[in-house]
Amino acid sequence: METADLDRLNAIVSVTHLAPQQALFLEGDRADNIFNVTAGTMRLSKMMPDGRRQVTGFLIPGDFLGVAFNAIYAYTAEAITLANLCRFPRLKLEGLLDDFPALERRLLGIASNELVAAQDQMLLLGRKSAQEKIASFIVMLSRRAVRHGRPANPIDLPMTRVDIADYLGLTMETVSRTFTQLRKDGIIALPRGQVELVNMDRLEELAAS
Amino acid sequence: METADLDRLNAIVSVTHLAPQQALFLEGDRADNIFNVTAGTMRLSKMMPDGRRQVTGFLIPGDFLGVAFNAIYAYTAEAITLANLCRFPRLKLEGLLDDFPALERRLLGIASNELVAAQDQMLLLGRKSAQEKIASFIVMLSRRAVRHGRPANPIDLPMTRVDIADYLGLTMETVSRTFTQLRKDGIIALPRGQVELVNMDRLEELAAS
DNA sequence: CGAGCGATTGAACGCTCTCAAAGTGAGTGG
DNA sequence: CCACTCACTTTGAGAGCGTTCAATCGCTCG
Repeated sequence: METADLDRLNAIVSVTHLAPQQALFLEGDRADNIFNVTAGTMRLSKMMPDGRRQVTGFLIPGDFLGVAFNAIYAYTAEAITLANLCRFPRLKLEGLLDDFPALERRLLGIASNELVAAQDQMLLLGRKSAQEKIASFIVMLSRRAVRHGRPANPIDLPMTRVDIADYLGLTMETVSRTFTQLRKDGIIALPRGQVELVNMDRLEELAAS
Repeated sequence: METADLDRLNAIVSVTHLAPQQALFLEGDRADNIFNVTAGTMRLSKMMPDGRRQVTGFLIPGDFLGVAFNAIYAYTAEAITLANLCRFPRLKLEGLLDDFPALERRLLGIASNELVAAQDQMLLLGRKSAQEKIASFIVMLSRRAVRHGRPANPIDLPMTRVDIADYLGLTMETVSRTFTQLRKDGIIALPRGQVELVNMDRLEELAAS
């Protein structure tokens, strides 16, 4: 991206800080902004009327939220840890898009990658066993850490067992039992707030795709 | 869209015909084209090494495939019925995008809508019961038919029970049993190759979101 | 009429859930 | 420094929903 573009982006951006568990926006809110995570971990989720919840993603620094060009947000976004975000007002951003097509191409690329991830998640939710889900989850976190320029191992787990369960379509108890089993099998270790990938090969076998 | 744009689109488009069960492209193929369904029903799916399959979507006339701007297709696309498609070579299309930003905006809108649908599907796969899944599926088909300018009722079901099972994260047997139960409860009727929504209100209650 | 494929139905099993209790660690106040 | 609280996690036991395995049905086509 060129300097001129960056300057105009900087002109419209503002910064947001969130405390743990604080909501950035709710499912159904008017989608007036696009955000970029600069620090912390965010949780995206959808809720059913009776309280059942599906977590659709966890975001780490570098990830975008609200890229979808719809009138309202399709999910709730909340901070898991302390978090910082850059806010881009949609109205002003759309003005920029007309002048800098590269920006729009970039957004399409982001949406495109999210779609691929969403399809992988459908396969996980629809067809994988609890053990395969947990193994896939750990491998995915490790690969993403590498993509974001962090070490592949160990991995931070700032989210609770309930969050993981709601992401993988399981219960908290099943998540806990499966972590314990993998630990007893010597495949992972579980220092507080982290996972250590002791046997990466075996973990990828268990992820089964 | 203006006439000039349409003319240039027409210049690069070609038409493809598919027989039932014929593949348009496979997961992992180089993503050289974007398609638009003009007739028939398509099935998008991902496969695990051991043969487990997740159907990620069913497409009807008016829907696009391959919009994602990645090097390779993330899923397999096959015809369920006889199908016709318009093919847009990506290389030539990208040339057009530079001249007609509206086209790119349109693609972003399509990807955006697909993302919303994908998140709904995650909620369904991760958190809904078999009955809720089937009810949601029927309601979704009916709403989509209306959006595409067709009657809301009855709905064609060109896909097999196995296809539906692989879409909803169930087995063929559970799909069959659940359809039968809804029929016995007087909520739907099942003429050959169709569903008739006898009690739409009750169906939407069962869909539970 | 017979073959074959998809759909339905039945019976038993098992993975995950539900309900319940106990364990662990961080933070707080005496 | 220690007891207490509270939230999160782990572990156990039993139940249930959906799966698995198997048989039958029904329609289409040769």
